[in-house]
Amino acid sequence: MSSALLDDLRARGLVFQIAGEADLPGWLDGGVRTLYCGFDPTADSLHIGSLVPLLMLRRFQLAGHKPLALVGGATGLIGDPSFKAQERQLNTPEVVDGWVEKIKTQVCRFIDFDIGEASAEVVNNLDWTANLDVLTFLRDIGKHFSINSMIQKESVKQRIEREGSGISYTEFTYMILQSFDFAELNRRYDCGLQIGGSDQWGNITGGIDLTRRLHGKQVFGLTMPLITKSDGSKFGKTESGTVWLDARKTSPYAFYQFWLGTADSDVYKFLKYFTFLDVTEIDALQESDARGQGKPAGQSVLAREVTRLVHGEAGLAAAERISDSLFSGAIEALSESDVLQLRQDGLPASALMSGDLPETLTQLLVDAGMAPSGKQVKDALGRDAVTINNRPVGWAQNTDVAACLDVSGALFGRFFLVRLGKKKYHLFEIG
RNA sequence: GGAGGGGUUCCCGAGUGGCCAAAGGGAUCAGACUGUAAAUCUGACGCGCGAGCUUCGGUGGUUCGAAUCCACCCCCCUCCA
Repeated sequence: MSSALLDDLRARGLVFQIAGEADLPGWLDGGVRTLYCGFDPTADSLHIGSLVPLLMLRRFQLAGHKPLALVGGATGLIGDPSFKAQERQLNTPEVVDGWVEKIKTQVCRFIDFDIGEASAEVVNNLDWTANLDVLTFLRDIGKHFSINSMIQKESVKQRIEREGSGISYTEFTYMILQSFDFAELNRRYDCGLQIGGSDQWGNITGGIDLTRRLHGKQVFGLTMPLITKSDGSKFGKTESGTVWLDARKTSPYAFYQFWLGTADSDVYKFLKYFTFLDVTEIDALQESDARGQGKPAGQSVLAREVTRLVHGEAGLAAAERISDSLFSGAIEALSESDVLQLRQDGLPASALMSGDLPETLTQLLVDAGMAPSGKQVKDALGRDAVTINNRPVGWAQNTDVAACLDVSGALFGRFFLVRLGKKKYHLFEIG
C-alpha cells in the first residue's frame, strides 16, 4: 500500500483531495494504469492555469502510467459552472471546434505518445456525446443523478443560493456530462483515475459515482490545489492579461519574464508545482538562497525550467537572450545582428515611417501597445520613466516626436529601443 | 402571468436633480526604496499633448440643468401562480 509517486506529489503540495485514498496507492503500484484529465476549449489556447494538470499527467506517465488528455469538444459547448459567479456565454460549435484542434496540438507537447503501453492519447468527448439522444441520456444516465445531491455541491451552491445570479439548466447539466466522460473512458480504456483542479472535485466524484452505478467499477479521483499567490492576487495574470501557453499569444520572452517576477514567498512552492526538479534539490536551493546575500536564484531557475518545458530549448534561449541584453543595461553594446535577433526572438517591435509619425509620444507608445492610455504614458514621462535608446525623455518632448526619433540618434541608423517603466521594452524601426 | 428587488466607470460598491468624470475598496500603471521580488510611502487611474469630448442597461421625454424625475423597452434575481 505505498506509492512513491503519491509520496512525491504530496511532498510537492500537489495533492489536495483524493477519492478512494485507501486503495489508490495499491492500485497505482499494481501495473500500468490509465488516468485522464479534461481540458475544455474556452479559448484558442490553454493558459498557465492548465499547466499544473498538464504536468501532472506527465508526472504519472513518467511513473509508468498511461495518460489520456481529454479535450472537451462537448463540454466546451456547455460551459462548466463550477465556482463561476455567472452564467457564461455560449460559443458557436464552429468556434469551439476550432479551439479543440488548437488545444489538442498544445496538449501533445507535454506527454509522450510513443512509449509503448504507457503511450498517451488525446480523446474528445464529443465522440460519445454528439449522437447521444435526449431520451437515452435522460433514461440511462440522468436517472443515476439525484437533484438533491447535485444542488448540494459546493461548486454550484453560490449560483443557486446567491441573489443576483442563477444557473441555467444547460450549465447545471454540465456535471452529468463530465461524469459520463469518466464512465465512458472507464469502459473504453479501463481508465480508473481522473485528476483535475480542486474546483473539479464535484464533477470528479460525480463521475466516480456514475462509473460505479453503470459499470460496477471502483475508480479514483485526485485534485490539485488552486494555485494561489502569497499576496492574494490572482495567479496567471499580468498587466497585459492572461499568460498563455501559445507562443503567438504570449511570447517565450514574456512568458520567461512572468516567471522571473515571482515573489520570493511563492517561488519555491512554484518550483515544486511547475518543474520536475527533485524536492530535495528545491529545498537545497531555498536554503542556499536564504543564506546568500542579495538576489535569490529561485526565480531564474523557475523561469528557465518552465520556459523550457513550454517553449523548448530554442524558446528559452530566445527569452534569455532578450532578457540579458535588455536588463544588463548595456544596449549600446548590442550589435546590429543582436538587435535583429531580439526582434526575431519576440521582443515587441513595430515599424515606423519617418514621414508619418504620430504627433505625440503618448500616441506613439499607446499605438505600440506599451500602455493602455496616454495618461499612463504622461505619468511616466513626467517621472523620467521613459527612455529612448537609453536617453531619458520628458513630458516637454511629448509633442516633439520627430526630434526624439531623429535618425541621428538611432541605433544603426534605424532602431529605437524605447523603455517605459522598469520592464517594458519596445523596438521601433524607422524607415 | 402576478408581486417585489436590481442593472453605475476593469471588479466590488456609494451616489437618488446642480458642488459628479461620479465616494470608498480592490486590481492595474508609474516613482522612491530594492534584487526585473515583497512590504511601505507617493502619484495616476473614461478618452485627449491641449482646448475639449464621451459615460452611469436601451430609447425617448420633463428641466436652465439628470446617473439621479417620467414613459416605454431589454436583461438579471427573489417569491407567488
